[in-house]
Amino acid sequence: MQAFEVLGDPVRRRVLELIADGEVTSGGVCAVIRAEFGISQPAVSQHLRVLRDSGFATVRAAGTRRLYAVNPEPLREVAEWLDPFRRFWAPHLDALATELARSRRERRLQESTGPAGTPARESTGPAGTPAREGTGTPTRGVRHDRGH
Amino acid sequence: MQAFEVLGDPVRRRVLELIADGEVTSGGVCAVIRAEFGISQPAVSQHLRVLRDSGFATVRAAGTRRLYAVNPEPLREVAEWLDPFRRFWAPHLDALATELARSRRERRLQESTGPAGTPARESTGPAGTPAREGTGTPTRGVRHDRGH
DNA sequence: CGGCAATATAGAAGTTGACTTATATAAGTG
DNA sequence: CACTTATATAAGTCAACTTCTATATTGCCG
Repeated sequence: MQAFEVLGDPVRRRVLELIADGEVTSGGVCAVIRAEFGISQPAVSQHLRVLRDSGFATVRAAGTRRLYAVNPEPLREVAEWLDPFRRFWAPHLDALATELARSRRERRLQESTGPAGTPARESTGPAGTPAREGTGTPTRGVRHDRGH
Repeated sequence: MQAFEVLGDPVRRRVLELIADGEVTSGGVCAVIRAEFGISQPAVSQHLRVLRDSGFATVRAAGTRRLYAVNPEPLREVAEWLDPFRRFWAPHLDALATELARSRRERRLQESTGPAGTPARESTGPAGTPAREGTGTPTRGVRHDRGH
């Protein structure tokens, strides 16, 4: 299941919120979700499975308990897809963030190698085309990999 | 249809990318999507409808054409839900962003009202619980508003 | 070991959502 | 005005997702 689809479910989003501050047992998650959404334990377990399989969560066994934690990678990809649109609501901050990134990069470079000329940048600035790959366009040309 | 669900569909994400740089006609969008996903014109039209209805896109009539453009608001909400998780992959930048946000907010306050004590903030800082409302928990206690 | 507690899996059922084809609406064009 | 172009809507089909109940698995404990 694809990242955005995984987040399409409110229960799964809530689960991610619940495990965001650190490991939580399946039972812990289950208790809250059952209270808030009124669904059964197996239902919660399935959602946890989806989160596992899609890489949003990691599990660790502790006796008979399962400790779930967030795996940020897929969330990062989602956030990255969103990034080019940020200029719509935060045009200033976007420029500032770019500036921050630039200065940090330069600092890093100064620490390691000697200062060099601006190396082919990836045009981080605003007003750029938001077109992305990865989370974006799915296997162009191939059809019917979609929910039919 | 909820924001995250809307973005769950790859076609709709692609459409948003296509109209991100400015108005595009239905036909323009359609041509690209048909080429990339191999679906029919009505199918594309339906996706455009979903984007309209969910507030992700706006339309403007121009003769027989319909010009679509991005409406950033829902995207912003999605990005906001994601924000608390940013600390996972960008712990430094997050602190800086918070700082930037704070100073901008204070500047705004100074311009409008007189400077007042910190008004009940929503704990923007990192390490805070990512629990949110709005895009987050949906109508707690109410059940079976979910895809069954 | 027997039994309980914590989770996960299996199979069945209902609903939703994304297509498709056919058709309606409305604006240009000769 | 007839015709074509540009989009949207309607109705029907089909697969997938979510949930439930029932059951399996695995570790803990007396």
